[in-house]
Parts: sequence; structure tokens; C-alpha cells
Amino acid sequence: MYDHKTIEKKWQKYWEENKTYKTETDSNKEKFYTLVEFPYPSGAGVHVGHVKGQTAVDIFARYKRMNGYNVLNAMGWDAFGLPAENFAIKNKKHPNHFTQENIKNFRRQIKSFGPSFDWDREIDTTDPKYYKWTQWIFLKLFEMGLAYEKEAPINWCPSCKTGLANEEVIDGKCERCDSVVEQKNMKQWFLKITNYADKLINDLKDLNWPEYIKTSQKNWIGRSEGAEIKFDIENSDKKINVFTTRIDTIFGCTYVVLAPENILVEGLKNKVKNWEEVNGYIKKIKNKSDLERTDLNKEKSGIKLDGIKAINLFNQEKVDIFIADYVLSSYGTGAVMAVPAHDERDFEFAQKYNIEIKTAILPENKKESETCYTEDGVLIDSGEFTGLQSLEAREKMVEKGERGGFAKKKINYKLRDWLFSRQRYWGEPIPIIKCLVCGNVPISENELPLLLPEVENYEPSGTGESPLSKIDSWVNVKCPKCGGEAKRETNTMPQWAGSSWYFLRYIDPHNDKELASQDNLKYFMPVDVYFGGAEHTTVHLLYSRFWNKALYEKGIVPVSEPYKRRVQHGLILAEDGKKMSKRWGNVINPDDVIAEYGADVMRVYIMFMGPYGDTSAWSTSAINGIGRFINKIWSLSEKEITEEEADRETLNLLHKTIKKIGEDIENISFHTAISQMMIFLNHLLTKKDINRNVFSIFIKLLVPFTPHLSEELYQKINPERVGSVCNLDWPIYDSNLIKDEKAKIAIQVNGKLRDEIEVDFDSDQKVVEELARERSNVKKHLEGKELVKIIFIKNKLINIVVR
RNA sequence: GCCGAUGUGGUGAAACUGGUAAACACGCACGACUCAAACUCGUGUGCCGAAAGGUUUGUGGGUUCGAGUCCCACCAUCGGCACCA
Repeated sequence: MYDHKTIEKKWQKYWEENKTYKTETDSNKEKFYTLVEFPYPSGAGVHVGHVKGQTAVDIFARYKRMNGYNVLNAMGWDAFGLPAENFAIKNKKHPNHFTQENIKNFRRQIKSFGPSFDWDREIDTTDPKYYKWTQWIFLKLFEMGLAYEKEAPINWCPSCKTGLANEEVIDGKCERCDSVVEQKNMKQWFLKITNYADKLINDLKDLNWPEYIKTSQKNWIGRSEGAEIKFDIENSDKKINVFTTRIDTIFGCTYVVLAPENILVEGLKNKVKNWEEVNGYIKKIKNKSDLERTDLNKEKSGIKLDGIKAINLFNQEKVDIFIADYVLSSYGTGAVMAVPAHDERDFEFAQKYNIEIKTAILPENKKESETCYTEDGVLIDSGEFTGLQSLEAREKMVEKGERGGFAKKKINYKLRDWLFSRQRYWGEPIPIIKCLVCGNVPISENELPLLLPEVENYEPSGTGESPLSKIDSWVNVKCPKCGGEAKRETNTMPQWAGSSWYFLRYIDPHNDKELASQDNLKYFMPVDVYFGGAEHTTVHLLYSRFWNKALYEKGIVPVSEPYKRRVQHGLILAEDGKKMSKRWGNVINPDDVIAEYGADVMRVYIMFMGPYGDTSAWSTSAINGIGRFINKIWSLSEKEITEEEADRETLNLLHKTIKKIGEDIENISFHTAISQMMIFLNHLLTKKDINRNVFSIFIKLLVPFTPHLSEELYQKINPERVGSVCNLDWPIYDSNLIKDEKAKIAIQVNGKLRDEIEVDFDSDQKVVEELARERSNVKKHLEGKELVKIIFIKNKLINIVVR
């Protein structure tokens, strides 16, 4: 029996003492940078999802290392965050206390399943030596005009008492605590991610990422090409700007709609006859939560502004102006031209309020239209544009509008600027000083890191100020520019800040002069493969691409895209098919699994559960099977080891196995790599003795998956050798040995399988046909039939087609 | 509604550019070992059938000598986005 308890500990100690996985910059060797998302060190400890990602990255790293690459593979802690802060509030202890305890536990747990991280490169986002550079990047972004402060309606979580970025709001709720998010007008810091919208879309095309991630990011950015059109307001010099992708339908416009929040509304106050009613409506809408407002099943509501009209400058027609809740202030111009004949939302609204529906587009070759036709077509009743196709009309109309100064081409995005400040304690302080005279003044670089000061109370104030605002001695400073009275920015950065650039710091983690040296960055960037979870598709992956691009433009990083290849894993569900959670009491703790089965069994089991990207449920009986597998491998070492050359069949299977496992690792098909190991093992188990060389090669193939077992076995079989198996070369398969000597040929008559024969490899049709015709079952089906043709595929099948 | 993905045994699944569907594993059944159970080992295991044989990749159609794989239509499940003008 394989004694996992002592053997695994023994080798973990060996790796630690010998720094087996230490990586240095070495320009004589080709680098390979493997990365897995670094965890938030929660109180719950490592869960099996972490194990899945970290085992996968480890398999890849070990495989590449054995293939001669200089592999960078490191681990760290994304340690700022709310749970530590909430713990601090409850226990009146510094959040760092809790954080460091958790990190200790995470480090122990991760080391206990043996991943090959270079622990000398460990980083912690809450370490001032690390966040010094997070703050430094903020200063660069500020310098570049990419960090700015503005007053705007923001997402506010009433329970976390902080603002949230759009990316942190899921279905109108806070992604962390599920509370319904409110809109609040606040002066806040934003990062201008929208400047990079096009680059973030266009640069996706060269990345080796799953298509669904690319599509998700594109949809999130939501680029849409259209036009901005001005409508005049009767008896007023004010104008209404609208955004539309369908300028070709403008002759069907029968009203325009403003969002209730549109500032123009207030300006029209004097002209609106039913102002009191209108104002009441706006107030009612503003009191509704976003969740209620965006509920699609809700009936649209609105109110007409009596006494004023908008003028469509394409035909000088006067149309009514409405305020309605189906128009969003946050997208486009906060106003739309409504064309009920060609837009379903406008159609629904027009029917409810009895507004005219005017057709401007007909489907091609049709005289009549459906009630609401939303596709492209041919223009009718559209003045000089009548008869044009939608596509052409859009161009001509924009041209006319540009000449007349009332329309222009415009591209809109769903992506909003990144709300970057948090009204909480446990985050990086924003290195800005607010001076009444000079405005926002960055602190000088040599004052970094701006340390997070101690406070007595970590409780967020709830008024939109962070707990830092209560420390007068920290807040009140002199303006670095004019020397006058000034105050520090008291908001902190969001958790996403530290994780937006950590992959750069692994490259040069102890550098106190630079974020990382140019030489090291040039050598190691980009990340060659990045493992992680699906939940970061439109958050962390987008944010860190943005930061990297900004740093690239500033000449700080050498590549514009940080992650060449991205691999995402599927969820591991509990045995009952539910999500693992404390609430259901169905959580699998890796510590328990390792104690019972060993680290290698856990690693192989998790990789064997199914395709890496699929969701699958934990199964105790299946993990027992992997325990058997590991014990059987161990039992090989109890056979007689010979120096006699192995038989041809064994070598053939061995070399096929080398090929398959290598290809499967490259393709992230770990479960099929493992089944190939099982096939080869089953073959070896039928043998009385085992050739040393064959066994040694087999062990090498196991290294990425079962490093502990492999170390021990290799030493047992080759006692004269010292050192870790991790430094052995990956076996190379011999294509001559992969060739089969015999081939099994399927014999079909009219496409139906009738028999099977074994022939020499590469036998030609004549030989095979003769043999096939002699088989009784084939004869039976050929009797009395006329031959039509014969299909022959070498080494595969022969199909005799008869009539 | 839009976008994406997926449908194969009792279960997780495999199948390279169209070429013997179900590899590998779990489970189950029977047998060996055991006083007994567990472990372990052996045999069997898509479905129908005693067998010969027939039949099977969500459903219906098509292309082909041949379709899990390609084409058309539909159904179901999961994930993401969602009044984005």
C-alpha cells in the first residue's frame, strides 16, 4: 500500500528546503509564464474550486518545466476586502490581524497538495511594499487624465455602505451581499475605462481565449454605431439631443422621450403647462429602485409635456415631448426619438397613450407592413430619401444632418467609467490631497506608500465618508502645491485595484525602485496561460486588461495584452448536486480529503471528474476509484524490475501514451490524459515483471499529476539518482514505435457491420477484399446480389455495396 | 427577447479532418478470499431477445456507400446580458 501520509510530507519538505521551484530570469532559456487567479484569503479556508484551478496550473507548469522552459508560477493573496473589515468591526481588532491569520492557513493548505509555486515570489496586496505600487499606478492614471472625480448618480449598496462599480451590480443587487442597490448622487473617483472601449474590443481577436469570454466582454462593452440628432424646441433656443441607430426611420418619428432624470426637463419648467403633474411623476419614478424600474414585465409609464413641441429638422414636423420611465438617463443622451412603427418599445408606449403610428420603412418587395416592423427595408414617405435602402439611407441622412448641423455620426457604449472609490476602511488609500485652491493634488511619488492609518472604529459612516475621515491628524495636511490648508482624500480603492496588476509584480516581487524592472518585464510578459473562474469575465479580466493597456501606453509594460491564453474551469458542486455552502452543510474541505486519501489522489480525482470547463458534482465513490488507481501504480514497484527490453506491444502503447498525455495537457483535456494513464497501467498490470526504462518513463508522465508519488517511485526504481523528478526531461515519443503492426478492419455490407478481421498494417484493398469475401457472415449477405462498388479505407474498414 | 454553450448507457464521460458508438472510470450483478462484513481480486454489464439476430447518440427531415460528427427545422437544459434606443 502507498503510504501517502509520510511520503507526501517527506517530499513537500524536500521541495521547500531545496527551493525546487525557484525561478530566475534566465535569458538563455525560453520562458513560460503560467498564472492562476490568486485567492481572497477568507476565513473559510481553501475550497475545492481553488484546488481545481491551482492543480491545473500546476500540471501545466510542471509539464512546461520538464519540456525545458523556464517557468514562472507563483502565488499570492488578494487580501483587501470586506469580510476582513466586517470581522474587524465585530471584534474591534485590526482587519490585518484576521487577514494574516487567514493567509497563514491558506498557505498551509495550498502547500499541502503540492503545487509547484515559487514561494519566494509570494505577494500580498495589503502589504505596504505591494500597495505602494498600486498607489503609484493610480498616480500614473491620474497623470494621464484617466482618474478623475465627478459628481454623478452612482450605485450605492445600503448594507455595505459603499458605492459599487457597474460590474459589481448583478440584476440590480450587490454582488457581495445581495442587497438591492440604490442610486445616490455623490462626488466620486472614476477611471476612464471608456477611453479604451474600442481597444478592449479590437485586441480580443488575437487572443487565445474561449469564444464565449470574448463575446461576453464585447457585449458588456456594448459598442453601437448610430447617430446623434438634434431636435429644436418650439419657441425656445434649447434643443433635444437623441441617440439612434436607426436614423433611417426618422420620418416615422411621432414623438420624443426624455428620461425623468434628464437635466433638460428642469430647464423647460416654465413652458410646461402641466408642470405640477409632470413633477409629481418624476418624483414617483425617482423613488423607485433600479430593480423595479428595469423590470421588463412592468408596463411602461410616462407623461406628456403640455404646451411644448419638438421639431424634427428633417421634415420640420412638430411632435409631442414625453417623459417616460423606459428611457434611461445613463445611456446615450438620456433622450430618444420614438418611432412606434419600427421599435417595439415605442410601439407599446404609443398604443397605451394613443400616439400616431407612422410607417417609414417597408420590407423589401412588400406593399404593406406588419404592425411593428423592426428590420431594415425600403424607405417610404421619407421625402428625398424615399425609395432608398435602410443602409444607404442611414449614410445619406447623416450626411445631410452634418451639413445642416443637426445630426452627426456617433458611437455609443454600454460600458461606463469604472467607479473607483469606496467608503470603507480596508483598502488602499487614494494618494490625493484636496486643496480648496488647487483642487486635487497628487502626493509626490517619494511619499509612497501612503500608509493606511490605524483607526479606532472601522464602522463605515454610511454618509458616504470613509472611516478614515474621522482621523483629523491624518486628514489635515498642507497642500503640496500651494502650502495652504488641505485635506486628504479619505476614500479607499476597491478590491479590484490590487488584482489589476499582480501578474506584473510576480515578475519582480522585491523591487523597491520600480513596479518591476523593464528587463524582467520584457523577459516574462505576457502571461502565457491564465487559469481562473468564469465569474471574472466582465470584471477582473476587463479591469486588468485596461490597466495593462494604460501602462503599456505609458511605456511601463512591454505588451498591450497581458494574457495570451485564458482557461476557465467549471464549478465543483457538492455530492447532492447543490452548490457547496455552509448553509447546506455540504462543503468538502480539502484538508479532510488529503487526510483520508492523500494529495495526489485529490489532484487526480478533481482532474478526472470531467472536462475541465464543465461543472460536475463531487462523488465519494469515484474518488475511491482514484485511490485504487494510485495504489495500483504503487504496486508496480513491487513487481520484479528487469533490464530486459520490453516487448513491442508495450513499447507501442507506451509511446502512444507519451503522445496522448502531452497533447492532452496542451489542450487542457486532463481527464483523457488520466484515462490514457489507466490504459497503460492496466497493460503493465498484466505483466509478470516490468522493464526499468519503461517504468521510469511512465513515472515521468505522472509527474505533473502525482508529483509526490512520482518522486518516491522514481527514487525507489532508480536508487542511484538524486534530485527531484521535476528536473527530468519530458519523454519524447518515437513515431516508429507508434505505428501499429496489425490493423483491425471492419467489414461492412451496405454500410452495416457484418464482421471484423485482423490484417497486417497497411494491407491493400485486394488482400482485405479477398479475406473479407471468405467470411461466412459476409458471404451470406452478398449471396445473389449484384456488386455496386467497394469503399476501402486503409487500416479502418471495407464497405461492400451491393444491390 | 438577444447572445453563448450543451443534449451519447444507471452515473461521470470518450470518439482525431464523416469510417467498427459507448474507450477509461464509477455503480451494479455474480464469483473467489473471509466465521462474517469491508478491502482486494476475477468475470459480466447500452437496450430488446433464451438464442439467431435486431436496435441505439434530444426530436423530425436531408446529404452520403457510410452521420454522434455536415445541412435544415424543432424541442429541452444550463450560463451570460437585458427597456442600450
